[in-house]
Amino acid sequence: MNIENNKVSPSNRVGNRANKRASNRASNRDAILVAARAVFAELGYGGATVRDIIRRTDLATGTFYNYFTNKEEVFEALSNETGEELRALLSEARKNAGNFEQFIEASYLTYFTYYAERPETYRLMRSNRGRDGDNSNMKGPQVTAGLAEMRQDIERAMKLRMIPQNDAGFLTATIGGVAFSILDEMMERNPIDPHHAARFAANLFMRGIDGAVE
Amino acid sequence: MNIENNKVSPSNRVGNRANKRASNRASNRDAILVAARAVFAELGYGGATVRDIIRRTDLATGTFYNYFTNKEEVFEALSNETGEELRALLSEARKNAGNFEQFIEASYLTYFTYYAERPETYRLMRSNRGRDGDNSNMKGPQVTAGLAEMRQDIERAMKLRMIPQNDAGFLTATIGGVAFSILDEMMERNPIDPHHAARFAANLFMRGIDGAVE
Amino acid sequence: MNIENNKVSPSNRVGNRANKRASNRASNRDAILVAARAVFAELGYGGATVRDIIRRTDLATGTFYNYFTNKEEVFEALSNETGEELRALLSEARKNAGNFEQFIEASYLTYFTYYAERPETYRLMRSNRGRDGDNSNMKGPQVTAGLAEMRQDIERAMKLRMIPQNDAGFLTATIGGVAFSILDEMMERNPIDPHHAARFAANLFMRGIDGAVE
Amino acid sequence: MNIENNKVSPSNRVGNRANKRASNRASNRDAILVAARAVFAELGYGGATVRDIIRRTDLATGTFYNYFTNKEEVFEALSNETGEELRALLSEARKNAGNFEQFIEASYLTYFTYYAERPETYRLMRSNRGRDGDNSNMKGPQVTAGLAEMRQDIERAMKLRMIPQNDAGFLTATIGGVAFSILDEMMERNPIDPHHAARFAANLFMRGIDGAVE
DNA sequence: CATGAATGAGTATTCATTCAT
DNA sequence: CATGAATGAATACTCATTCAT
Repeated sequence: MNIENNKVSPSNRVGNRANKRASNRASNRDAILVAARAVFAELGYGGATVRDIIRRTDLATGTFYNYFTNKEEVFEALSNETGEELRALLSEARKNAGNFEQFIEASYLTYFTYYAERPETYRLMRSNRGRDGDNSNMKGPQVTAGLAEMRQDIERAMKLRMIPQNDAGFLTATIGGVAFSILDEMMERNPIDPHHAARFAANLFMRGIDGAVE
Repeated sequence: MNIENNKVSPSNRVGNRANKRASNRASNRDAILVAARAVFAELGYGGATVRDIIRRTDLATGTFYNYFTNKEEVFEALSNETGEELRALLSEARKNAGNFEQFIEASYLTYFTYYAERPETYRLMRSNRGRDGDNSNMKGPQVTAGLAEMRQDIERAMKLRMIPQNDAGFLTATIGGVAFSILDEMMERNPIDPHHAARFAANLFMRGIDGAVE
Repeated sequence: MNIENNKVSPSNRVGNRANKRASNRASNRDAILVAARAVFAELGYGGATVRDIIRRTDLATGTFYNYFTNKEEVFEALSNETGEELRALLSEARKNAGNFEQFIEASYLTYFTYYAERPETYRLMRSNRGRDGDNSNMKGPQVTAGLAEMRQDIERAMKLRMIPQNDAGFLTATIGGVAFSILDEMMERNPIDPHHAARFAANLFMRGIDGAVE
Repeated sequence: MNIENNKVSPSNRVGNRANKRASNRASNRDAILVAARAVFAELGYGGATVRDIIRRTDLATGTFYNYFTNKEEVFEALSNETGEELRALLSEARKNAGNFEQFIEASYLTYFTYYAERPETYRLMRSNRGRDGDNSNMKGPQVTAGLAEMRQDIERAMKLRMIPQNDAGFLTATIGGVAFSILDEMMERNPIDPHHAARFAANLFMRGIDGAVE
């Protein structure tokens, strides 16, 4: 028998299948999501197949289609999950911010901490960029939404004269770009230090390289 | 005639083949590259297939394999082409820079202008990020190389006290992140204005949001 | 309708599909084996393709891969089937042999009769010899195993002084070689006469050309 | 550049090509035969491709077709070469045989010695058996011809009462079968001893296991 | 005659998706 | 709802063969 071909003969599985079925019955959807997150993180969105996902599950092929219509849809669900968690955390962080700079630093810190604690989700998110055919927006809906909120915050801050008048679109883009690139750099370091990263990002954003003193 | 057995006898083809052979001989590789660029831009790297590429060509399937061994290799060739052009332009731009700020602005301007003038190449480059399995480095070799050079420039500038001592890794990442995000934002605007984008990016990088005045 | 785009909508197929599924479910593997035997017999192992096999079936391409992973594997299954049948028959025949000569003749007779009754299997077996890359052992595992058993029998007979001391390796090889060559000659005759062939082979082996009297 | 893809760029070859061309001009056919023998021995007939053959040569693809029309034809040429050499040696050996038994032993000795001295040719010959589609005669034309001659010799011997009347077809087949199987066994031994093999084969053929005393 | 780029039919294999049970 | 065998379009890649040079 082949090592790679880790099919389990049907009869072997019957025993634990019964249990699994009972316990999962309400949560097959979750089982699929968990498997999918791992698979996307490992293989990337493009490289992953629906078969890879269900293989990591005790479920049958067809069952997948009772919950999702295709790979895209699972990915979306996963993204939304992340997006909602992140959005909630971010809006929580904002509440406690006294001024714009604190608001920015808190946002970065929340964002960096979130992924520092969830490396698999980090890899999942990375596997998003450049999805087949979805070239128009490489960021995924939840990122787009998050940045839209950010833009409103920035425009409000400008209106309230908390920060100088400026190109809000570019500023928003910059926040996102800095967040992505610093995140990538941070995740490759050891130890991973979200506080350092957040301070750097916020300082740089607020004062440029002069402010980003170590 | 039988549909399944639709072999075409060699002699049937001679007429138009003669021309094709003569005219393409030296430029089939180019024809493939041109087609590949368009296909990648349209479908993304992951979504594109070798068949898609040759279909956009009047070459036969096998001809593709006379020039490249797979999709990856065409992509690499395309990337290298872009990377080399860009590197040449950037090093040219640097020569004329009087100080660090001018160096940064010139770099951004060169980069933004390059893609502003080559929208298809821009879309091609975007389709790079997140290549299957190549999760470890989403940026492609030429971007990595470009950033490595940039990092050396930054470290040199820090050593010469042209800029404050700082976290060179984060600074380099930031330059890249800002470049990507501003580029994306710029390309969606109409008209596309590389000068504005470069000034914004350079100002922000040098002085933070205070400096990034419109 | 377009020839290239001849997708059949699923619903079109339901009618005859239902039957096929029900009737074949347990026997698709068999259907493939039957087809494979015929194809190998006709085209030889090297000349046969997986497509040839499934084409002889009313199954879909992919179905083949639900049962076997490639051509090699079907062939092995077929060979083992033959090998096991033959081994069983041979060991049965041996039991009834009173002395070494009877043992040899019974073996030959069993062997010749087996193929005389299964001409297609005979052609299948012939298509084995000289499999690509498997140059080291042209005989296939089951033949090798059969000859190994035979060798033990010979060595035992020599130890018991039932036959003269001799080069057991050469003797075993000879039994195989005589079996093959006489089988080939026998199968080309009409009528096919396994008894005559077995008597000839056994006599020759026991007494040389003097013994092999007609 | 790829290690596996050991194409040599055209310009690199120009130098030695000129020489090669001059020296080979009359013997390209031979160069192909030499390469083909090695390739068939290594990959087996089925596994070898025309490309494999010419790749082992300094010649261009198309040149192959100036000398042979396909793989089959080279193989045939190679076989005939061997067949003719062998036939010549055998008829030489026969001349010196005083009686039938000496004739048989001399034949075996010649045959075994021939392959003992040409292991590559031996492997080539083995790669013959079971050629695609050529199931009807697994032995190749030269073997068939050799055996036909042998059959005439046997029939003549029977007519002259040098040996008992018998089934000439079976006897001839037996000679071939014993030759093949003893050859295979002999080639796996170390040292390879054609004299021992020939004596064994001849004795066995003449007197059966009683005669085949060590 | 030699060359080697071009050809395109052919092969193995994968995988999303359906559907009878 | 769950199952998983069946499906067949689609893909990457090979290779014998042709033919303009």
